[in-house]
Amino acid sequence: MSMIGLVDCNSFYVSCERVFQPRLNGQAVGVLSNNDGCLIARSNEIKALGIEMGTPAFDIQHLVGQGRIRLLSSNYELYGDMSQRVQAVLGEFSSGVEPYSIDEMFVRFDGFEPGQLLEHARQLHHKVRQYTGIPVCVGVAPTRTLAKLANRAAKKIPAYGGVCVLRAESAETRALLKRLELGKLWGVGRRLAERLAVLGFRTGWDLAQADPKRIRRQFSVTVERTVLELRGISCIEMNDFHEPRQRIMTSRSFGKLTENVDEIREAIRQHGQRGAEKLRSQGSLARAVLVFLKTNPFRDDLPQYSPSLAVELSRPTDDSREILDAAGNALQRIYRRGYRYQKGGVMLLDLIDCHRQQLSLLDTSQSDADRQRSQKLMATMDELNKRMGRGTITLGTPSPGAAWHLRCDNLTQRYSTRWEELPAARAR
DNA sequence: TGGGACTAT
DNA sequence: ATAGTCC
Repeated sequence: MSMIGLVDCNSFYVSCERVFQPRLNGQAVGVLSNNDGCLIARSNEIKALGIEMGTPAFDIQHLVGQGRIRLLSSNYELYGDMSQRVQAVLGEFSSGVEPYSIDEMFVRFDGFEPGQLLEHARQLHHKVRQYTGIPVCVGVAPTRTLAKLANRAAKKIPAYGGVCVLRAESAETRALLKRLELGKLWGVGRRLAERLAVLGFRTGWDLAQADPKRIRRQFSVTVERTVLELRGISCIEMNDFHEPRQRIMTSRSFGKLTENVDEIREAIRQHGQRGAEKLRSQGSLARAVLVFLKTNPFRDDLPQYSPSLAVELSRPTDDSREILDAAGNALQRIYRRGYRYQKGGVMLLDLIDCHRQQLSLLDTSQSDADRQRSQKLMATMDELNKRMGRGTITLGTPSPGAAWHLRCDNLTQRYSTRWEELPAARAR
């Protein structure tokens, strides 16, 4: 019987910071999202203060002033590297590791006796901590949905000691499902939980008893799959991590609300270039570009407008210039005066593999020489930006004091990926 | 008051 | 085109 483990790193971003700054142990520490916007990782001490996930930074700034909490900007280079280290350790305990997010990985366990598996999972739990310094919880079950449940139990119920192995149809699984509010179940959000509650489904157990066919009719195939998974029938597969993305989005809040079209155009151009870089690094071509804008939905005193428009490219391309042209075009068509915009971004859509050359055989709009010139130029830009830092070469000149720069006031060092930022050890 | 990929409607 | 899901 094949089993699936979910390994979830505890307070991941905070834990990464603590590996290199042990003095943060025992302190109330939080890590903020990009742009220092809201709280996305909390130490237990900060949870104990009753500060919720997603709290806007400005709501808790006063506690920083009082010295009661520490807030750090997010350091994705550090977290990404630590995540890979955790994955490397997992690889020694599993026949297959599937990263699900930066701090969660599914791992396959094949050919274990039930008794062995618990011991194996406990070893994995211990070794990840020992080798990487990152504390994790481990949940194991026959399906990913139940592994999520097991992981939650491992995290919340101290008696499990951070490791919980569940079998389908066991009394233990049933007890946990009965205690699980539907909104906390993987794949069921607040809205869906409300709709299910109307029909009398309140707990995970209720949903596990539902008729899958009926659920499919009244909701969707994804909810039907959840029902089957709750019963121990595995039917949710992970997207292979190595598969190229099917769409690429680059977006950011403008540092302040703005209606200045020049400022917005500059931000959109920036996103278009960044998106094109991502596109080339995964070896894809885009056939369409979508631009979106958004006003601040929390400002109900202001008029709201969230337009988006997709425009087709004349041919599949990864050339930043063609993508920027299309993006500029789309922006011009959706921009309306009289709104204060909060955020904007660019999505690259309908991606295809750049080696699928048969399209270009039919494409007479561009000669081979042109195409080669484009590729060479883009490759040179990418190489320089990679080596000398992002933004070394850009198309057009970004104004230095633009409103949409990234805010990150409390950024720590990239201890594990940059020679210049290695931590120093001193003898006492 | 985040950013990104995906799915559903 | 827009809204909702997850992290």
